[in-house]
Amino acid sequence: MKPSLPQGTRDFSHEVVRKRQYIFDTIRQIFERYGFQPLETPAMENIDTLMGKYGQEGDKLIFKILNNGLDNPNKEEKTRQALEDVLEGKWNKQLTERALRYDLTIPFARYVAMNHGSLTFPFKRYQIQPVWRADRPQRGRYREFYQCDCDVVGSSSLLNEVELIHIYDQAFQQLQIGVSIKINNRKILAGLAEVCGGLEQLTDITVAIDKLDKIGLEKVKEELTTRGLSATQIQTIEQYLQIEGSNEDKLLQIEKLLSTSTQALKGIAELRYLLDFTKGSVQSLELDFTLARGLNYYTGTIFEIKASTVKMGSIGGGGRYDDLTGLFGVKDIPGVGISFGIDRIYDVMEELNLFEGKLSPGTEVLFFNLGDSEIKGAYPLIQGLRQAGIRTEVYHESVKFDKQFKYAEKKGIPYVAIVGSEEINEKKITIKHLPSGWQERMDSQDTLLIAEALHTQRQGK
RNA sequence: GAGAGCAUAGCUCAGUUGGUUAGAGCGUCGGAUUGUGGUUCCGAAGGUCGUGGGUUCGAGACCCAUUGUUCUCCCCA
Repeated sequence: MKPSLPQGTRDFSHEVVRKRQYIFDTIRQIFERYGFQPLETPAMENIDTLMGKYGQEGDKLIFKILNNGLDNPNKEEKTRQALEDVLEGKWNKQLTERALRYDLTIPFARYVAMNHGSLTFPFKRYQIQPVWRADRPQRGRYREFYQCDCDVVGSSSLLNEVELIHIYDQAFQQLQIGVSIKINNRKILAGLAEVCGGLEQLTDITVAIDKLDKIGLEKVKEELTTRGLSATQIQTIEQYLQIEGSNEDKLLQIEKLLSTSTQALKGIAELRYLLDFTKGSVQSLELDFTLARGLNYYTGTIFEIKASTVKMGSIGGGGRYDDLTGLFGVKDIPGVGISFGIDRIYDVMEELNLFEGKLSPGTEVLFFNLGDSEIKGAYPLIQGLRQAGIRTEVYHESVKFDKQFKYAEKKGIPYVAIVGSEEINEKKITIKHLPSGWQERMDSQDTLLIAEALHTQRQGK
C-alpha cells in the first residue's frame, strides 16, 4: 500500500518541531510567570459533553468515535436501529458515545464544573493541546491543530484582563512579532443593539460587523439589510463603525453615541479602566469597536491580535464570559481567557525570518569512526563530552572519511572529532570546525576544557 | 454542505493537433578520492503516467466514473 496521512493532518519534521517548540516554550514560560498552572484533558470526551456547545454547524464538525463491539451479534438489532437514527442526522449513543475534543474551552469548563468543590478560586490554568475538527481543510486550516489557551475563572475583577493584556504583550515582544492588541467590550455591542432598538438582534449585528475588515462597509450594510435591520438602524450602526481617532477620541465619541444605554456606558467604563491601567506599559493596545468575535458566550471584554506587518487573519483572541460552567450545572463562575493561534504565529514568524539563531541546536560533534578498536578507545571520551552537556554523535560504521564528512555536512553538525590509534596513544583528540576549517589536536584528558573550546570556537566563528 | 483546479521518477516539473523506446533539474547510490568534506567530472538505479472503464489502428494527452490533494464560499484557529 501507498502510505498517506489522513486529510488535514501533518507530520512535523525536526526543523519544524524545533520552531514550534520554541513558540510553545516561550508562551508557556510567560503563562507560568503569571502564576497559571498547566492542565491537560483527554483527546476524547463523552459526546454529550461536546454536542450542542458549538452551534449546529459545530455539531457537524465534531469527530465522532464509533463504539467498539458493534459487530456483536447479540446487539445487531439495536445497532441497526441506531444506524437508522444516524442516517436521519441524529447521533445515537448506541453507535457513538465518545468524540474528539473540538476546542479546549469546553473541556476546561467541564473540568471546572467537575472539580469546583476542590479548586482554589480564582483558578488560573493554561492548556496547550491539539484539537480536531472535521472541517474541510484549506489554506492555514487543518483537521488537527493546536490551541494554546489561558483562562482565569472564579473572578470578575478587571485586573485579570490587565494581566492577560500583559501576557499578550510580553509574549509577542519576546517572539519579536509586531502586533496590535485590539480590544472591545461586548456590553458596548449590546448597547449598540439596544440603541438601535433591536437587542434581540445582537447576534445578527455582531456577526455582520465582525466581517467589516474582510468584506467592507457596503457589504456589511447589505448583510444587515438581509438580516432584517431597518435603514435607520443601519445608519446608527454605520455611525458606530466610523468612529476614528486615538483611543481617547474614540471613547469620547462612543460615549456620545451610546449615551442612552447604561449597559454601553458600563462597557465604556471597563475599557477606560483597562486603557488607563496599561497606559505606557503595553506596546500597542488599540480600541476597536468593530471587533465583535463570533462566539456568543462572551459578555464583557473581548480581544483579538493582529500582526502589524504581515497580512494574516487574527493570531490570537479571547474574552470574558459570565457563565461558562452553567452548561454543566455549576452557576456563577465567571471567567476570562485568551488564546494564541500558534499555527498562524508560526507562519508569521517564518515569513519574518524570526527563528534565526533562536533554536536549540542539533548534534554539535560527530565522532568519526576509524575502526572498532579506535571507537572503543574513544568511547569514554564520547561519554565524557555528553556528560559535559555536548550533543555528541558517533558515526555508525567505519567507512572512508568522505562519507563521514558528508554526513556531518548534511546534518549541519558543526564539529567533527577524529580519534584514531595515534590520538588514543597520545591521549589527544583532533577537532575540526567544518564551517571555518579550523582544526586542532588537543589534549583529551579534560572533557570540560574540550567542551569549552567548542563553545568559544562557535562564538568566534 | 456548495463550487473550481490539479494528479507524470524520492522532490519540483516538461511532455507539441493523439503517433516509435515518456524527459530535465534536484536528490539518491557508485567511482575519480583507504586520516580531511563542501567544488568539479564520470557512471548507475529509479515510472503499472492516481485507479477503473470507454473512444481509437494507436491514449500520459480525449470522454465518463472513482479516489486523493489543493484552493474558494459557509464557518472558523
